[in-house]
Amino acid sequence: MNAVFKALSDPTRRHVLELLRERPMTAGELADHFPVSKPTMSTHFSVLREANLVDAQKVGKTVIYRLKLSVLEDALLGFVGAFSAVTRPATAAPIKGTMS
Amino acid sequence: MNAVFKALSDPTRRHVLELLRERPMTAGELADHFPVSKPTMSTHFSVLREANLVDAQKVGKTVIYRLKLSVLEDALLGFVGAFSAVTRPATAAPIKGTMS
DNA sequence: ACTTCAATTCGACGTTTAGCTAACTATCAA
DNA sequence: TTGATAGTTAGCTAAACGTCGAATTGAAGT
Repeated sequence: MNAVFKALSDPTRRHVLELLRERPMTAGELADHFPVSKPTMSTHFSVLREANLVDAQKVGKTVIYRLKLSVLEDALLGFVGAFSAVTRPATAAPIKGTMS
Repeated sequence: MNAVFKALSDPTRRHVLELLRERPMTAGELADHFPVSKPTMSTHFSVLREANLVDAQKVGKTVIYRLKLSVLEDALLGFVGAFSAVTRPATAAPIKGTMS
């Protein structure tokens, strides 16, 4: 879970997730939205992969990235949900024991 | 909002917020929960203050920290809420409509 | 005034991170 | 097989971060 928050601490990576919210996209397609080099984007992708926030599928010579929404939700809602009960929509977020 | 995610990217700071969820605490009281020096904790506090996640009130020679829950909620729910509509209870008092 | 206590600020140090270019791997088409 | 294209890896630099001990500020207590 630490990895999720670490991944979310960068604006570029959060923006990538927002783009992926609409539809899966290839690495290059994503990279075109940002004013940084492709290698830089590639390391951002790897951070997102290690946080398990996205799924990478290689198709031909491209890589398709998909958002893993449940992981995002579990982390953020699980965290904020522990603070205010207002926030939990009943079906989700079992209150987890510890986190550190 | 970037400041909020930056602040949340450190486990110590997240833990501070969790302690503050129960009740307001002084800086020293909070610091006693962690195996790091007081100056280190002080910088963590200042990051949380700048993210507007806590409020600091000086009382005598101590400083009382309080969680600002609404800021936490606005940032995290606002973000994750943009991804899945499931997650949004419309910010404040839903007057009539039973959510369904 | 002096001392003590709570907390922050100040330098300094080592680590991590975002960024780059260049080089590499892998896939597909001529 | 050669060339082009998509993406990642390698090696580097500069900035940011977390941590510390020492010094500093501010508010009692003596």
